[in-house]
Amino acid sequence: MARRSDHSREEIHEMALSAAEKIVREQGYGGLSARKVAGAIGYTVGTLYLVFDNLDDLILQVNSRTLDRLHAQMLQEQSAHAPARERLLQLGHSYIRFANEDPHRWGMIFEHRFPPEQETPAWFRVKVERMFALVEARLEPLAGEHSANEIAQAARALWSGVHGICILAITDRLDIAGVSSVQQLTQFLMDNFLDGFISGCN
Amino acid sequence: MARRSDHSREEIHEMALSAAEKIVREQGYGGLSARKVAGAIGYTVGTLYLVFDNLDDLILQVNSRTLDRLHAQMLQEQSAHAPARERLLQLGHSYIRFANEDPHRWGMIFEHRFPPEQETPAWFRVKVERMFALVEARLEPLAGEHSANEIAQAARALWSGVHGICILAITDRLDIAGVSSVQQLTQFLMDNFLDGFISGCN
DNA sequence: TAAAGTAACTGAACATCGTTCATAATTCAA
DNA sequence: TTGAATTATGAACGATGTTCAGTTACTTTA
Repeated sequence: MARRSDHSREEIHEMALSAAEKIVREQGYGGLSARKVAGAIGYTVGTLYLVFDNLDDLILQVNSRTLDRLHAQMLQEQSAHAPARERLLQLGHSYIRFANEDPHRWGMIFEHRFPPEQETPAWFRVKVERMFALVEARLEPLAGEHSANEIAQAARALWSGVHGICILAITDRLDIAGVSSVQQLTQFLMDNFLDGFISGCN
Repeated sequence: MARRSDHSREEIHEMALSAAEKIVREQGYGGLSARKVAGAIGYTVGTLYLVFDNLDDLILQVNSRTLDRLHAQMLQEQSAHAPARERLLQLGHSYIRFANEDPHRWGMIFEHRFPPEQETPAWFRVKVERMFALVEARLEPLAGEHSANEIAQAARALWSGVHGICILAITDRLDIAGVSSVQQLTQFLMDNFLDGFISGCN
């Protein structure tokens, strides 16, 4: 048996999350199991339940970290002095690149369902909002006469679109292959949408 | 024991699919199990495996029928003599209404993953293509100078966008409630995209 | 009518899953 | 040194998908 001072609670917690991330990256959501995680960190199942409420809890925390990494990468890959429209496109490309580099971990954010009628945790909503905010911020300087409400709508519509392309492409529902095609399609969507939204040539 | 002439293979096949659809509608993808389906039609698990290769096979066939119903509904709800742009919007609204009326059955199309590295069945691709074709057909009269390839791209970009809104809304990732809000957001996306795509005010 | 043959169906068995909890092992305090 | 507190274990439970030897029901043959 591992000695009780080998690892603190916090260390086990961290080790389990890392191990889970590795398993998901390599084997996907379906390949994740409590016993696998426990085995990977040299403990048994029981120990996992001292540190997490249950598997859902563990998955939720993995997803939380994935959302954090995604947000960080989207921020980091922004070129600070580029025009807003270009930065908007960069956000889309970052998103797609992230999803493509680790499709299983990205996918688990959307594959995992919260237990029946236990509503989405507040912090999860916050992290999603945070992403929309990123889009809104780039949209604002382009929006001209549009109201704040319209900008919020535009961010959600546009970003759902990017997400839609991404998820259909990755789960092989679109008939396109390769990151560049996906990014091309995304650019196509964004270009036309922004042309319509900005100039309002109506 | 059920007598061997009680039901033909085909009847059992049909009964199982119907029972599975009911279970999925009421309890979602996660609530589906071989024993539940078998129990619901008055047979045991073993019998199910005389009629289906495995659960994946059964799920795939349920999804196939869902795609058929979706396609039929989208076709049926088109008003034949409306302008192309309006019919395009109708397609979007049909899609959202369908997803909203039976979210679990619609959702299973996208939740279910094909077993590792067994690629998407050809007939599945066909049924997805069939849907894009519907969009392309409405897009064509609006497309002006755009090439066939650009129309195909537009259909995929636009429809991925509609799907993205739909899936994020239904899985509670957008902060909007109710069908009408979702349809409003979809209209917003389509309007701006089409403004950009059609007039090409560039 | 009796026996043999065939098709239909069963359900116990296997490995794996999430989850629990009495028990054992280890450390700490007195 | 001893007793209390902490920490980890792993067997157990009820699910899951899947298989397949065995039983039952029906059909054909003699």
